[in-house]
Amino acid sequence: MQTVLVIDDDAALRDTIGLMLETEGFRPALAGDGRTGLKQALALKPDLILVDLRMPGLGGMEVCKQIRAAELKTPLIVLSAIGDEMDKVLLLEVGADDYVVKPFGTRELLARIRAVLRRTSSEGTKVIAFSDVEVDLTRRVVLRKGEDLKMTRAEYNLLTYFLQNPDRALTRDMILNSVWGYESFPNTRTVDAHVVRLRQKLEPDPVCPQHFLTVHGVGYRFLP
Amino acid sequence: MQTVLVIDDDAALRDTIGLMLETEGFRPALAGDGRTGLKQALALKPDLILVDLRMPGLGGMEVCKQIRAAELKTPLIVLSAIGDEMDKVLLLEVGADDYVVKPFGTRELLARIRAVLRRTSSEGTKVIAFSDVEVDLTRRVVLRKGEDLKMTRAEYNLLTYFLQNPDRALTRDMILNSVWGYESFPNTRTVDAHVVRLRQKLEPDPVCPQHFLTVHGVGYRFLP
DNA sequence: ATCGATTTGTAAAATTGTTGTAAACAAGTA
DNA sequence: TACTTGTTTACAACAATTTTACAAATCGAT
Repeated sequence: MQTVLVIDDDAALRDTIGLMLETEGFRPALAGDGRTGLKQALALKPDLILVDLRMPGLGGMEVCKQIRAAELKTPLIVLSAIGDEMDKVLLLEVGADDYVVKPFGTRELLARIRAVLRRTSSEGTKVIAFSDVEVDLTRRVVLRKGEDLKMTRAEYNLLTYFLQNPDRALTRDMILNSVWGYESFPNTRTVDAHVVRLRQKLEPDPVCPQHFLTVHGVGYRFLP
Repeated sequence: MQTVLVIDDDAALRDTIGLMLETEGFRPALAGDGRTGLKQALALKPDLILVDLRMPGLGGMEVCKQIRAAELKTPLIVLSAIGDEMDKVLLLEVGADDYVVKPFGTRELLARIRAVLRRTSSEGTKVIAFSDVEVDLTRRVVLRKGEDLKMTRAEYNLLTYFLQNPDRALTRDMILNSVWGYESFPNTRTVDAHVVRLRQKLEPDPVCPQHFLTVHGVGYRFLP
């Protein structure tokens, strides 16, 4: 299920969109202002963000900028009122993927959401492979010697994080923050437990890891 | 010095950018159309490429695509006129790292160039080397004649401290405070023990140290 | 009730600070 | 110079501590 974060100071609209998202099979998260929205974006790592352009305090433009500055690639759709002067170039510059002008129908918004999600997910039609393992990021499937391996959510997330940061020493804290987000605080030893399981599923010989290496006193390093 | 390749059919703009780059400490290379630009990109292997979106013949988009097809990871910044319809997603898809809308100030362009260079170079591994030893800071790996040397945490920390303070007499207290921190109070002789271990692992002849020199009555000095 | 995520217990492995001793050094003295 | 002496460093070995691997238990959410 995909999480959509809605950042809008208009409570009524927020709730309407939230409800719509829920009935359409998304998991909505709501924020009433830019600052908390930003926090939630970092904490929840949603699959898409809807952000109002005109908000008291931190505006939509600024939110976009900061999200991009935080190296989050989450697709962004900006909601703007009809009167708002909007520099489309500026919008794109700060990293928005699309924009919708209020007032809009839920049907239209939904279409835009689906379009952006489709576009951004098809961007990475890539399969990453190492030794006898293939990871299909778009299908969210892991194959070992062609066999479909069942991966749990945490395992898969951890795996993709390793894949995206190959050959780098990663501390447990870095891993926790990136894979689990800032809002949950599991034990650092939890990372160990999941690495063990990744090894058991993916290593040729789990006792002598070739890919998921431990960096003693630091954390782990993934070697493709 | 870093080379920046400018591909633009507007000769005046090309020269302006070239001049600006030169005064800012880059080595500019200029190309007037896509095809020669592509050739130069392959020949010069510049550190960054600025390419105009709209050019007669081979367009900027196509240049990006072909550069990526050639497995060059050179960062790309696309220059586009304000009227150009620009699909940002498409731009990213063909491998551009950023884009700047004309007309732009040299200051802005420079900022973008620096930002992209910073981003992409920090992704690349930082390596410090001396004699036959290479220290890869991002992988947290030490190579001797290409061989992977296993270093413990204390050894690695001490080594990087030496690397960061080359050719300086460092007292044991300075070393302890910097490497071990202020909270632990090991014996100053602990430093000696670890220096011995570094020598044994990294010196050509550990008995006659060439790099990790002792400064009698004071401490140690690292000579790259 | 089941599956997955997290925590916890524990054995094994790795690391680290300390210390004993030999060697090296610096300086003074004959 | 040669010898002496007190100090400093090199190195090996050891014991204490830290860290990791793994299994099993617990917790939580459908």
